Amino acid sequence: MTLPVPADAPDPDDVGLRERKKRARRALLVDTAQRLVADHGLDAVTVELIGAEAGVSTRTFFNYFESKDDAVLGVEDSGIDPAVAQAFSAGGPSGLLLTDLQVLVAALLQRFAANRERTVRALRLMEAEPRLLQRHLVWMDRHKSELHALFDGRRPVAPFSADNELLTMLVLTLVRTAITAWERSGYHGDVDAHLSEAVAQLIHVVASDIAPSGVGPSDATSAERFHA
Amino acid sequence: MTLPVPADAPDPDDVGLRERKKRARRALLVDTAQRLVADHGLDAVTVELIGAEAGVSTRTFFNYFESKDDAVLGVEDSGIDPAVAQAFSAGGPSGLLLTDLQVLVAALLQRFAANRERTVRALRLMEAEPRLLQRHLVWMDRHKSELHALFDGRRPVAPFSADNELLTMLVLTLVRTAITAWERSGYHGDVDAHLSEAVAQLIHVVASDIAPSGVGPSDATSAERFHA
DNA sequence: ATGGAAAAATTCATCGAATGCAAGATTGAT
DNA sequence: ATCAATCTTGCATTCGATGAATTTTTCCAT
Repeated sequence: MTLPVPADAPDPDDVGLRERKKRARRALLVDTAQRLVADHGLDAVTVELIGAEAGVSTRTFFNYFESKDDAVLGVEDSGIDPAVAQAFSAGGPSGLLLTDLQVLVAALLQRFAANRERTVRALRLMEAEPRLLQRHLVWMDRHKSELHALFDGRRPVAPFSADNELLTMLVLTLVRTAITAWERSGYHGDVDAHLSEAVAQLIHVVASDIAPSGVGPSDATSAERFHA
Repeated sequence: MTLPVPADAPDPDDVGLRERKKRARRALLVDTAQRLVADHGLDAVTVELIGAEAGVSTRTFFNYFESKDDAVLGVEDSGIDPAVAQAFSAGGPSGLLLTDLQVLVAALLQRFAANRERTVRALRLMEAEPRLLQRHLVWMDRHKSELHALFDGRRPVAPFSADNELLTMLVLTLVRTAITAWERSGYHGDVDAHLSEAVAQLIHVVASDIAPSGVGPSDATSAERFHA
């Protein structure tokens, strides 16, 4: 008996005509939506209009996106890079929780900004249309269980006391801070640069409370709070 | 010339019939909405139904709330306690940023859980209806400018380097972590107890990265990272 | 290539949230 | 009692979103 290929091989790089058309259409819809919204504002642009402009029925639009806002943001449901996820769950790569969280977030941002132009356009629209910002948080919510699984995987290997919820929010904090900083820089360079800055700021906020007056490393307050 | 009372005295405790009715109706709508949603689920309950059950027209419902979800959560647009806000802006009360943030969040939670029963019901519904969770984040968004103003006020008095965005997200992190922990405890005791725990966890996450091997307060790594 | 299975697009109907407007009712001050 | 301000309501409408049934397109085996 020859090894049968699993009935539904989920080949990610399926380059059948079907898949190609689907991707092209999706991209077209995102571009169309972004252009229209940039010109006329989020509320003035109806799904019907986007569809018409892209030569697609309204109903089909909703086969591609869960909502109008999703289309405008061009949400791609890319999970976390499996390699990075694996490393994190195994207690790596550095063994230091915050440091490894940073790596995780870097991987997230990597995928998030996969298509730089589209991402920048989406972020610009987010500045103008605060309602879209909220979708950004929803996006995090979708990955919540994925993140929780990672935290639960790592806990036995490299124990830590923080709740999943706190770590998830911390991830979100880093993502948003990095992105905001990137925005402010006029989208110069890479997002990652701003991520390090975000982590540094976080450390600084906490550290300045632990060791206040710049007293230095031997301040007892640190130990007190740390081991309290 | 006698001192004329300002035309529109914004008496917060206006006990005219009008104001009393308004509050009663609002409360009734929230209670009705929560009861119905608890029984039949968020999507099965229409605004029309809530209105009918409360003896109020659909149109009036939307005079009280911006959305169905707002009614279910019973959102009260209570800002931050002015006294606490003032203290924070002035660089207090402790002068330590994180500590003072905790005070700020405590004040927020205080108002958030002003009506304990209603709040608990809202949180229970949030557990069952993830969509409501997102409103929770929108709520934060509404207060964002308020928070940013506080940060900007404090900055010159007691300088710090963190971005407004990061601090805002940190506030949100503490709020959510505290509330989640409160939920897990079966809503025992006060929310504030869990807030301290949330802060402790945050410190621990960062501190364990700064001073890894549990070496203690005199570890040089702390200073290195801190002053880098 | 060709016929048939699978997938995707379209049409059509429908629901419900949300808003604007104008007319009617209630409350508050004089 | 009166008049203005405020609140409620009914009505019409727009638009986002979903479900079901039908037609079109792509794919694959022969």
